[in-house]
Amino acid sequence: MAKSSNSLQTGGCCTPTQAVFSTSDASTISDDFQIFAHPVRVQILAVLARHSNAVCVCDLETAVPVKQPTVSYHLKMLREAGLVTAERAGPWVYYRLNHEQLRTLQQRLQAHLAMLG
Amino acid sequence: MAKSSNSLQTGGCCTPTQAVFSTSDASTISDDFQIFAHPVRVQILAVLARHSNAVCVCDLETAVPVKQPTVSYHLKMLREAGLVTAERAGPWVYYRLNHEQLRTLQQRLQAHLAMLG
DNA sequence: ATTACATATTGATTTTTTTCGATATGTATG
DNA sequence: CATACATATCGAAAAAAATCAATATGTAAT
Repeated sequence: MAKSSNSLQTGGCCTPTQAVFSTSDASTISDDFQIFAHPVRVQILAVLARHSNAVCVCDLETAVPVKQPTVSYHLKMLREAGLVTAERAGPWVYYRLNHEQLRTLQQRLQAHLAMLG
Repeated sequence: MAKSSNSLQTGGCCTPTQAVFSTSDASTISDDFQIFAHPVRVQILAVLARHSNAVCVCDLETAVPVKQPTVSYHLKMLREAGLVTAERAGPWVYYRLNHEQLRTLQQRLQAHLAMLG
């Protein structure tokens, strides 16, 4: 009897397993998780979530352990992911969560996690 | 009137914002997401989830676009995260999802996502 | 015990991500 | 328009993560 992929066997190896996701699809999924995979981004998102309205960049800077250009770098990533929006008010730029996009992303992540069992 | 962190202001900047998470706590959270932040790990987990029982490493190798040592590297990460368990059967090693740990991790991730709004 | 095979580990390299000084851009004020 | 300040971008460097050839380890069969 040939090896089944559903149980430990004494027979032979291998029964080549087909990928569930293409590498491209898997990358799309991992990119979704990647957004949350850095402590500074986690901190920024948490501050934005706590303050129901917009938060000035200069205020965000005090909440994270990196310098201003690095804050800008992470804010850009979050913007490009659609998770936050920026609006200028005079010399300052205020960021806020994009709740709609956040919900969409949450649903994708939850769907993926649910798919795992 | 001093700038409030809840609205756009013409007054002054800044009202230093307090971090919601310490860097250490934020790192713990980002590490949880980091596990899913690579396409090969996404692919491996998906294969393990699809096959209700254990899957041989040699079968996993056919489902991902990297060489055997790299598969071992990612499997080690997943093992260290407690997401999978390995058991040897003769010359082969069979991996399976640790559903209990997966559920725990899912709950932590969902809690973080829910906290964002 | 020698051979063959499956997987893990090591060590070096490559790739990706993060960081920040320097500088550019935009805005307001005197 | 010169100055001051807030934020973004650039460019180089550092740090972290991923990759794989070579090799080690473990197993089974002859």
